[in-house]
Amino acid sequence: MSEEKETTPTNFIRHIIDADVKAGKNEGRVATRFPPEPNGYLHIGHAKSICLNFGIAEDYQGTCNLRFDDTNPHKENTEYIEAIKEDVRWLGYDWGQRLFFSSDYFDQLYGYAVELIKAGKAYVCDLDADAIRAYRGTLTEAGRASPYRDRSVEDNLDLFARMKAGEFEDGARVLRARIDMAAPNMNMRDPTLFRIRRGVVHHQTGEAWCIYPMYDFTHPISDAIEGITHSLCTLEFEDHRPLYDWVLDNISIACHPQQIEFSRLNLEHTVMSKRKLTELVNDGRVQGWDDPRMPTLAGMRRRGYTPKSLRMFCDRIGVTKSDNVVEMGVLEACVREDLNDNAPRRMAVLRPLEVEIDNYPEGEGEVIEAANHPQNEAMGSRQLSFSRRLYIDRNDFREEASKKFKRLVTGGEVRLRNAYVIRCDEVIKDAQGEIVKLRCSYDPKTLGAKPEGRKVKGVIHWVSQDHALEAEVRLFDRLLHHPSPDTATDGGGFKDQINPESLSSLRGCFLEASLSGAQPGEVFQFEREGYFCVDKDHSPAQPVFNRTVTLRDSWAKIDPPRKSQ
RNA sequence: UGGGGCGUAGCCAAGUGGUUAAGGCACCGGAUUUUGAUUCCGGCACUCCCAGGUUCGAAUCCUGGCGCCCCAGCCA
Repeated sequence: MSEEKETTPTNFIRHIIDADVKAGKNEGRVATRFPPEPNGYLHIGHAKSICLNFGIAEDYQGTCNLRFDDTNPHKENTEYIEAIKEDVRWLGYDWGQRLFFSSDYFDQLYGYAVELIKAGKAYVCDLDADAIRAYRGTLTEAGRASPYRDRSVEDNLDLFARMKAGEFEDGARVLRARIDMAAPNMNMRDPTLFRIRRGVVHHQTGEAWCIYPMYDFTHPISDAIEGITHSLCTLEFEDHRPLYDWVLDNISIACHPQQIEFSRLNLEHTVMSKRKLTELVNDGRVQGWDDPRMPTLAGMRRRGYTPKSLRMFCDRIGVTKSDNVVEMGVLEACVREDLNDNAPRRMAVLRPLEVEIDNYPEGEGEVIEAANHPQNEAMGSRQLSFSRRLYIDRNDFREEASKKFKRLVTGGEVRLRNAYVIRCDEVIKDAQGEIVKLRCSYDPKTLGAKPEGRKVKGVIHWVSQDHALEAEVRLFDRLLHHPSPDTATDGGGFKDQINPESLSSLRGCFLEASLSGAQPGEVFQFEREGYFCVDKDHSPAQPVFNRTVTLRDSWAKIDPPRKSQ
């Protein structure tokens, strides 16, 4: 019952902020922002950024804005906006009144572009996309000046106004910064600032605009307008920082946030790019953004991951600038830790094997009180029905086995969890030799008491046949075979790595009756099996549970599961 | 010598010239256990990419290598 909340470990960004606060920079104020583009669902990598930005705001008595970076109406929509808001809230963060859109600043962005033009620092370029690319040069050769680079301020002002007025077709012209075509940093070779997108309806601004600003122009200005002090982003934007600074240094805005870059999260056996996740969804390789195998927050929520476990994970992985691939084990340890404390215990038999207790009176039964948590009495108890006919798990019986196998064997005894010790007297098989039923006997003196004169090592779970609820239980495995599918050397892309057995659905599972009122989202520990949550497909008539994660299983190391699932 | 970044255990990660080189995950023992769970206790880097150098003293400073990542969208 770990009540102590984990304190967020420090990192290089916090060191920088500490120094800034101490030096009185920004009057000691700290303001961050989380700036998703609404073109997909949030994933665990975004959670890292959310926890960083909102976490810093909390710890420094600062603020963190939620800002939708919505400058590309082509790819964005309101479904994503709503999903992102829900995910941030679910993770446990509150942006209060500080919800913004880059599109809120379109007028100002246009105005700053005009400033740049007037200062001779931006120009309208008539080159098409291919030509711009050709003029840009390569990584090792300088670019050449566009023929339109030296247009007069008047012409540029006129043309830019007409771009805005919708006089030109998509792609006909762009507004470019006038910086340095020979810069070793490609981002400084006269980057595009505005492009024409006519006839698209923007989810926020409708048809008000037919020119849209680019990220490199929008982001620094949006940050500055909001008074952000520390603009945290991932490493691939490091090369953009000179441009971020250039924009703010060349317009009439006083605020100049500091951009600091950290490395993105990579998780073993999954992919973290929105493009690839979108592909999985669109190709039907998964059942949607909230498929429990997806590393999306929606998927993980459906799978049974808790907000606390994700926050704990983000604390544990740290924030640095080094490339990293985090093992799934870290994530799993986080959910187990949270759920071990907080998930009520239940019994469920996933691969049922019939047991009949011959010396238990036919037609009778009893009710047994069982604790909801072995270490936490405050979690109360529930009632279990015991009777002559039970189910146990097929994996908990072997006709013969070595001493290491502590479960039920022919002629051997085992403890039924919360109930009696039983002995297996006879194994009944069908014509194919398949075990269909076990005839057992029980020791009536072993309810809540140790058996006399012998030791019974094993404990297995069970449910009463007459009282059980039939259910579907879904088990999940890694989505992709390779630990880092992006760097898999063999063959093509990450899709070659897809694990066709990542989802297995077990039907005809039996649950203890107390689970009948379970609601979607509720999480339980099915003893000896793992943590399971009620799926959104669930109904009382057709229960569906998802396995969030198994329990740690040291037996599996001794006796590795043989494709048995 | 195109530019930018990174290199501490199997994985993540502290460390900022003097510490026995934190911590977590994983792993390996062992104790307790009506969950092979939990909990507890113990182990797990004579060495920090490599090679030189500076220094009484280097993971930390200097020099030279090596390896990996990012950048040539009118995406973000």
